[in-house]
Amino acid sequence: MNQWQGENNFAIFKSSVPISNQQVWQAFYQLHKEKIQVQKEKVAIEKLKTIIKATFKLSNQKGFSLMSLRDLSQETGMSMGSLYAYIGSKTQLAEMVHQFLPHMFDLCIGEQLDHKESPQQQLNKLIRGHIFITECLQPWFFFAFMETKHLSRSIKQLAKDNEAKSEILLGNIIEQGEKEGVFSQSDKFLTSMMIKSLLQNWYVKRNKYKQSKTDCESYIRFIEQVIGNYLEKS
Amino acid sequence: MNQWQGENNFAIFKSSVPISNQQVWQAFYQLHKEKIQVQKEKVAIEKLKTIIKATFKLSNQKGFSLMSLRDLSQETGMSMGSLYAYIGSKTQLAEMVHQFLPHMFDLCIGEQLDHKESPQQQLNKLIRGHIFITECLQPWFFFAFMETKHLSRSIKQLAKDNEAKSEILLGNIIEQGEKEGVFSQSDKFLTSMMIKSLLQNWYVKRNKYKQSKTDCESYIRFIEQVIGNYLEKS
DNA sequence: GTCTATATCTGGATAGAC
DNA sequence: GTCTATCCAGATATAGAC
Repeated sequence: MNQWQGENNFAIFKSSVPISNQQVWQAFYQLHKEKIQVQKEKVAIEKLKTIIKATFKLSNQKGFSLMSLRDLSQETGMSMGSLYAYIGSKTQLAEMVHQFLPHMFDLCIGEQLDHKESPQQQLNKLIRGHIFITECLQPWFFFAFMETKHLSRSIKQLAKDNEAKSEILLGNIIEQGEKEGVFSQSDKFLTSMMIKSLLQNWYVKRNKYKQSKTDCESYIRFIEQVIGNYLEKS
Repeated sequence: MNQWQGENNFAIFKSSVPISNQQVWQAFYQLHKEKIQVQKEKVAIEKLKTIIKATFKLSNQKGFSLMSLRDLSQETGMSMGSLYAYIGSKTQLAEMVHQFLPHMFDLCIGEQLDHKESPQQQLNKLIRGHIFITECLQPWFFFAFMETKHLSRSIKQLAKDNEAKSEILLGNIIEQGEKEGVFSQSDKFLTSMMIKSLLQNWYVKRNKYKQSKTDCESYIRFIEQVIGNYLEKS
């Protein structure tokens, strides 16, 4: 039985993975500890929080490359010198965010999949996991999606690998379902692409969904219905 | 009967709207004529073509705001001075591309919809039109999608209006189908969003579709099948 | 740990010769 | 119509006082 099903799915998810506000920033700090000059953990976490939030806000307005560090300095209320005690360089600032996401992803979803479950359950679980985690970290994922051009080659590669991984995962589940006879024949590539695009849409067009008062549970049910209608044998 | 159906859909589309290479650049020149200092039409069109293509290439690599006009000068083989005889300013260069798209859209799709056709036909026609036009102008749409942050307020508004328009169009068709009893009850907002996201995916993830050798006809059929399964009463 | 002041460079933009 | 040379605002980044 899917541990996240029932009326309180999202609540259960949040309480079963380390994704509270505090845990997120703690994890972010831990991941980048050695690059940060400031030693006091409590101070560092607080300032990082300020910096990243301001970065999201400004990038959202004018894009990361048009955001100057003077802008950032003003928005955070910190001086240029202070900023550099945390971020190393502007490029590194972007990369820190990018690197954090696969890290959180592994932490919250990576290990939870169980190949003994039915393909439908696996698929639903994967979809739910994706939506839930991007719901919790929406500004992070949005930033990563929009600002991919600023990455070093190695980090770009990392991002590509991660994307490929999730496509293969999807493809495998669909294939398994087909073999077991619970899914009808379909184009696995196109189907995976569609699912991914629906998942991305949730955090890319977040504002629109908010405006229309669609919550993530409704969105998940919608996806499951569409995919179900398409994949499941009638 | 849908004029674009049959085995040669895409070919027929291309021959029935002004979207040949020459016609596109001609239209682009006409739209921006008065902003361009160079008087000789033939020269102007040729150079604009060079400039825009180079802009797409470089923006693709590093993003528009990280592309310097010196980069652009090198890539086009033109001097800075020359560039400015065509583009006015870097910002205007981006805006010229953005403004062109609704223009082409109206030219190629705007007037073709016919409310007397069945909802299914209208929907298919709209989907086909979208895919076909974005197939012909893929780098343009990709650029516009990725580089929205550089626009003046007025042009941003224009883009938003256009998006809203296409959502309303979709919503209306779905609603009509529901009233006529050919579509089952559905969430019109979520359904429109899904269709739009599938349409966007075609030009945003173009490389992936190319790699997997999916042509636009297969993609259209896939979309129609998914939407059909979901919307049409069984 | 944080600030101010500053070094250094790169970008957009233009003037004026050809 | 195109090029070269140049202006100058604004960017990243750092040094050193507090």
